[in-house]
Amino acid sequence: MSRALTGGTVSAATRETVIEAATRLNYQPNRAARGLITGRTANLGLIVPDLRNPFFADVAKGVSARARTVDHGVFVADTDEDPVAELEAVAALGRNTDGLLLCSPRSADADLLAAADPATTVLLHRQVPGMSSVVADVASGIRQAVRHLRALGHRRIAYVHGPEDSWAARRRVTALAAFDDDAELEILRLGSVAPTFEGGLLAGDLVLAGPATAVLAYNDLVALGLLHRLAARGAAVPERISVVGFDDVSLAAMSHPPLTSVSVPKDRAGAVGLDLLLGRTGVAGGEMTLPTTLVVRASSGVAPLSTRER
Amino acid sequence: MSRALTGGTVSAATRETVIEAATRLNYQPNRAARGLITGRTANLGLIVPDLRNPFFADVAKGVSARARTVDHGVFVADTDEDPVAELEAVAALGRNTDGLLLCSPRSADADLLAAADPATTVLLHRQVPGMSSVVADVASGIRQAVRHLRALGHRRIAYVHGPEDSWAARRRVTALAAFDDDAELEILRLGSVAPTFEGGLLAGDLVLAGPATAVLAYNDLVALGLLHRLAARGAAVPERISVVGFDDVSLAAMSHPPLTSVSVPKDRAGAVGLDLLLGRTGVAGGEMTLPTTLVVRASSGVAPLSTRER
DNA sequence: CTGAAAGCGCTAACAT
DNA sequence: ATGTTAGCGCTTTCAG
Repeated sequence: MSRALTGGTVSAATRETVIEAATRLNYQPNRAARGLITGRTANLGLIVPDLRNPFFADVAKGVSARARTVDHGVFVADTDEDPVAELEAVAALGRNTDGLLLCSPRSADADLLAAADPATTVLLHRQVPGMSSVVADVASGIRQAVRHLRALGHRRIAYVHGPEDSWAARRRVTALAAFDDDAELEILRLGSVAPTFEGGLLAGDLVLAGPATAVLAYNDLVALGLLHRLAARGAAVPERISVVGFDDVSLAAMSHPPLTSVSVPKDRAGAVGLDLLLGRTGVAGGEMTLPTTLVVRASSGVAPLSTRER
Repeated sequence: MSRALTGGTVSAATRETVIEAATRLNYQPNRAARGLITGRTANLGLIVPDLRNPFFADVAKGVSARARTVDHGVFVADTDEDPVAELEAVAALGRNTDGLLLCSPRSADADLLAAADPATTVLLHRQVPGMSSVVADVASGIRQAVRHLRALGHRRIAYVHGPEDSWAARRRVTALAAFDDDAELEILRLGSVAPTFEGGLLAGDLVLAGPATAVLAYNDLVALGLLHRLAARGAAVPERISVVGFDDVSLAAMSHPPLTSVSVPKDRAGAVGLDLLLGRTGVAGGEMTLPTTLVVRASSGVAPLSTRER
């Protein structure tokens, strides 16, 4: 009898008897059958471009941990950075879950709106008008990073841009524009590179070709590539040039030198997104912004004396 | 009518009509309902100790990619290195899937045997008698690493041991024993450390306290910690001391210097495990071993002259 | 070859 | 408060 276990109106005695029998027989209701009638599966879908990217691994970990506490299963789909696979995954998972957590840096707003049901989808680290989302306060992070560098005496700061089609990358650029009218500062926007270690390698030479004494990288992977290339070219970090990353993935603390980086709450974003999806939060269908913090490590230091204004 | 779509006996004309209507209405069968009657869900479970660990992220990626090609869903559970959570996950996922892919470095053989149904479970990077498994050829990897170092003139090689209770760690030690009667070589087995960057930091000092000119680390994370600590202590790598990692995670190529490491096919293990689970391979219910390869990078070099026998 | 009916395991609504 | 029935969406069996 389902009532005793589900919490219907039964006498205490009956419930006890039933529960006793259930535990003895190790009975567990079949979720599929239950879902068929209740319409809810107690399963969620998480779609990420690349699990190998520590950023998304962290997000997945946050989602998985929170899901366990609310007794939900999580389907994970890795789309391998392929927008087509992404839309397919949305369609496939959307049908068999109660909701979707979607990390989609690249797809167009319209595609997302067309493929995903806004009522049962929460975007992670991405905003699209009309859809729920959880993002980090990128603008604040950028501000903290730039102010940190300015305080260290840097006057020319290079920014290594991420993929043109990435929402996060555009976000960074917008935030950077706040410093356009800062007469003390010159932000040198370098070309866009892949958001990877290899992209950072490439960017290293770009940085050294210019007058910048500090670089702000699109993300930590790029920053790591920068560190690598700068070392190979004999440019001391941070003596000759300071490097600041973004995301604060676990690698940041392991690099040489350890990387100053803007910390974004990756796993928390996953957990909060899940809560939003399950409606356990006040911010109904809304956009949620999580704070960012600059973590100062050894890759940023005072600007070389010669470049500082007297 | 289900027959037309599932492949029953229908006339070509009927099938065409049905399919046309189905596509027009964007009809997709409800998997839960289908599973209720067929007994198969087309869903798999993957259980890992920590998604943040790049090793398991790679495995998950391999599983996810292969699952997509065979049109199966994947439940992912991150147990946060907690054996209790692991057994719970096995119980929870086992019930609602067609099979389980299980990465369980720590749990005891008996616990695994008791919790998981051997008929529907494949162990990844772990062997337990009586259960199907996919592992890497650790012994070969260890041999390649040691021979590489010996060829470079190293005579005293330290080994940084992983967690005592880890199957993989025990595996490494067993493989290392093959060199016990090599008169030319002395393997110095250092104490066991956590399989993390921090563990490697700790091990760095242990290594420097001994006479070894080369270190073989339990895994790449430990090797990275070693690199970090050795640099901090002023020991040049590889001039003063060579470092070799294990697993060849993507970080290995990004370290400074890039890490020589034993490459194990992580994503392939996931894919092969999935095939084994679905019975699409000849090795029925068996144990499968995948090859390992040493990838030589800059962290290993010839032994310091003074230590070499003439 | 096609239509109809049974039933997978469960919960909801309706009786008692 | 408890027993009973219908039916979630599908596949399978059994008739026709």
